[in-house]
Amino acid sequence: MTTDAETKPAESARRHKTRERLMDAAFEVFSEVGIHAATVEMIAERADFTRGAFYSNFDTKEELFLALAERGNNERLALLRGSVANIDVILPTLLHSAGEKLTAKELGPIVASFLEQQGENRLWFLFQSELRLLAMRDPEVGKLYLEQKRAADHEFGNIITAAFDAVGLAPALDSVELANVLMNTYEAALQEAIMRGGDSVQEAAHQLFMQRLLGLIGQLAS
Amino acid sequence: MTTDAETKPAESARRHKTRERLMDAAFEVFSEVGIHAATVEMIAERADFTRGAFYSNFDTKEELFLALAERGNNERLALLRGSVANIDVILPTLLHSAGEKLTAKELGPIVASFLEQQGENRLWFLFQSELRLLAMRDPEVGKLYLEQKRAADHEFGNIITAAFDAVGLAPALDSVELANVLMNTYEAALQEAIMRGGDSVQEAAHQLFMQRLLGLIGQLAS
DNA sequence: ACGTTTCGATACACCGGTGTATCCGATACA
DNA sequence: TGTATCGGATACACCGGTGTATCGAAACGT
Repeated sequence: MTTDAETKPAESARRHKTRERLMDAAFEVFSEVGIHAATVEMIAERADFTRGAFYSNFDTKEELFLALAERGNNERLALLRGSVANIDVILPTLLHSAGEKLTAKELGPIVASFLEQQGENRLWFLFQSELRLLAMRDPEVGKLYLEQKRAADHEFGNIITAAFDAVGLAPALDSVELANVLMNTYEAALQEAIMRGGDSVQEAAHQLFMQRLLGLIGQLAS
Repeated sequence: MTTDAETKPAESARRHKTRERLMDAAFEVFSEVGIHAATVEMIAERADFTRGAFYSNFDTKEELFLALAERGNNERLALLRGSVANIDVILPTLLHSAGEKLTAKELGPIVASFLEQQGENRLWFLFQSELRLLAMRDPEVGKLYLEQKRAADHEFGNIITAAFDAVGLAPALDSVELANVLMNTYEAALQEAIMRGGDSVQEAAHQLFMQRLLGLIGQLAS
């Protein structure tokens, strides 16, 4: 206790590595079979460790799951924030077919590109679904989830606003609400694509998403 | 084997009753804690039986879950079909503020009323979420789920079409896609309401749904 | 090179849930 | 009323996963 700052033992590099490996493995296992079906053994084994390593690093499966949820969302959020930061250079590329009015034709790819950028979507979405379920049952987790969601919605709203701006349109009332609807629609498409199976789930989801977006706007704008 | 029709032993009334009780109990338990966390004991106990009764009526937990999914979806679909059948008498009530153009103000309550009509939404939605997760992992279940969804989407599309018709608007291209987006939006609202907790989840979800719908249409129509 | 510490492996005791084999009471039918 | 059958209760053997206590080896400082 020479200094106050070293209350944390500043985990060794070695320990940190195995923690990471365990978390990566856990992410896969959780995504594939769910929290409950996942066993400590499965996780340890996939990381090429034994259960001993697990219990040396985490107290419970649930703790690991939550740590994982937080890590994942931080990564995701960082990605989104990065996009917002240099939105000026990203958007023009996506708006090459710059019409005077922002229609689904433009809006779709923009939204999709930001929603699709986060790595392997299938596993992440499965994990996310698992988390959501937990969040609906456990108020503690629910609170956490909603906070994270709030942050993500905000960033996504910024992107939407920027997109409208770029074509000289008033962003109008609430871009966050719009962002929400778009994300829901995309996620539903992703879900359906996953169920249909086959490879390139990503692409299938993209198709479905665009289709619904067009249908939606076609209906309401007529 | 006197007749072909009696391959089914035509389960006794008594047996049927306990099966129903077990299914009702299972629905609650599954919804509350999930498929995996649910134990046969919990289910039997809630139905005021012992595990013996369960194993006498079902082979596995999973079998029961799927039976439950099918029963639920049939009920839900029947409800929806009923609505479609006498849509002419239902719609006018909801369209009392009959404008010349169908806007969110009219569309929202209509959609909401049909989505909300299916009993206790919280439990059903939790159950549904559980089923979805299963459907994304098990191709067999996935196929089943998509078929059920397809049917529901179709009926819901009919309702949307009727609503547009009622105010003398061309239903335009694809009402099923629109139905899809609306359902997704509503379900996301319901999900959020559940996480926020508090009673009258129904009402909270309704609020959120209308809010997003208005935001959405406001954005795109401007 | 040597002692120390840290980290993961191994072994074991424990528990909860499953599924089955058997039993007993109620109901139906003559 | 007596008998056969059906349906659910009870008891038990079994297994998979958990968590802990102990051990051994590799990394680190000196």
